[in-house]
Amino acid sequence: MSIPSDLRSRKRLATRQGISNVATHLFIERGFDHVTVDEIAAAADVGRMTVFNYFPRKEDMFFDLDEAGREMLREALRQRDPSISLIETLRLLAHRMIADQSPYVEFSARSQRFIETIEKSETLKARARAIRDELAQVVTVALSECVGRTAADPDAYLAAGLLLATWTIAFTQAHQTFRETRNTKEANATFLVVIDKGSTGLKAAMAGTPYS
Amino acid sequence: MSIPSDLRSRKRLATRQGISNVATHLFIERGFDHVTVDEIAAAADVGRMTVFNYFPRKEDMFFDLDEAGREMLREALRQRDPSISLIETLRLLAHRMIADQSPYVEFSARSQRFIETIEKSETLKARARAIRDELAQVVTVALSECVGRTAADPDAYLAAGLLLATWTIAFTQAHQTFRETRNTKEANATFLVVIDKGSTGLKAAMAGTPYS
DNA sequence: ATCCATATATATACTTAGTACAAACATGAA
DNA sequence: TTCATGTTTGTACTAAGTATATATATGGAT
Repeated sequence: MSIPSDLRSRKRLATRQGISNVATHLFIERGFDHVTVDEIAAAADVGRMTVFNYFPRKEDMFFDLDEAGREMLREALRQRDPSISLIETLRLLAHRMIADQSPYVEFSARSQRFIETIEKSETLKARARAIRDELAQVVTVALSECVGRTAADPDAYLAAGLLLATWTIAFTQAHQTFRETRNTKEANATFLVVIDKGSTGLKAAMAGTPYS
Repeated sequence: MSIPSDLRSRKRLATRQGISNVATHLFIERGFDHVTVDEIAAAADVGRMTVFNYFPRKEDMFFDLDEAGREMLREALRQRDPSISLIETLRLLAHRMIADQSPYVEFSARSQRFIETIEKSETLKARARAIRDELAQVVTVALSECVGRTAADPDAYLAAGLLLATWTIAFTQAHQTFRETRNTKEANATFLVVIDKGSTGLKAAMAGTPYS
């Protein structure tokens, strides 16, 4: 997160950010499938190969927060208060993210355009699903570690799967609320209501396991 | 499911099946990404364009049961006994599918190769996720209809999401059991154990809604 | 049987994402 | 200044998928 000192790294980061910004802007403007990599390269004033150098796949320019999100989740679970249950820890994380206006749970006109751009493209939807599955993996491993079990603990799989499903639905519902009301506060409320409802259910569902 | 009478339809079906069989065989043999559409066309003794005529995407040759699976689910929910709860209905469906040796819940050396082929290819994994999401949509709509609510019922979304997550994990766990034991009966048992455990949890999670 | 409308199959030519490789260029340290 | 290394870019390629036109087979008509 800190800005690196040497020129090389700063330039590198600037180039990367430049490409990502230009690309994301074009994708939102005209739709992912109607923008070619050549156009992005031209608009970012960079060679075509430079684009692929930073972003192996076209989709990666759009989902650039990706790895940062996984790391955030891992950190939250690593630094948790052991006296609070895991599902409760993640419920509280959701509340904190809303309070802190985390970009991962933003419900605004801007994020609305972002989501709509995804919905209009099969490729972007596919990548979004892949990211979700990767998150489920991260949560599975993190949960297993938290209770000191092997990484292949079946209960952890189930807990993580149900957790991710809950978050996804909370996210979707909150966006629908925003679409209907154009009101960020209401959307935030919807998000937390679904998270709370889901968490209560999950505690019941995982009763008898260390995750509850 | 019935074989159509006129020659045209029969030929059509035969061509389609031929392409799908040849392609699936090649994919399993050499890996999805190491087989080109040209090779498939040559092996199936048809023109390249004929392949794309039947299967818009390369992946579709591999996932050919796709729509039939959605229809089966819809039917099961449509013809349910209204005195039995929805989650319970689906739990019983799982048990019946295992008893009937449905190809959708097969755990054998053959299905093992099928799954491994998917795991080795990002493209196939992406399509598998898409199919899962489409199933979640089908279940959401079907659940909503069963309790006579609008299609956008938030509880139905949550129930369907949790249900699909449970089934996915049951499927994955059962396959892992098969990989370890090479024993179909044990894998079947694992599948049903996870389904039962998940269903019990889901009933608790959805308590207070019509889906429980 | 012959002929025609329609369905199916295929050829050609194209666009675009992504890869392999090599050459040009910039940076920072000696 | 000079050199090793990191970064950028050009060229050439593969393969999926699309558009369009053409050839061929089918089933029903006379």
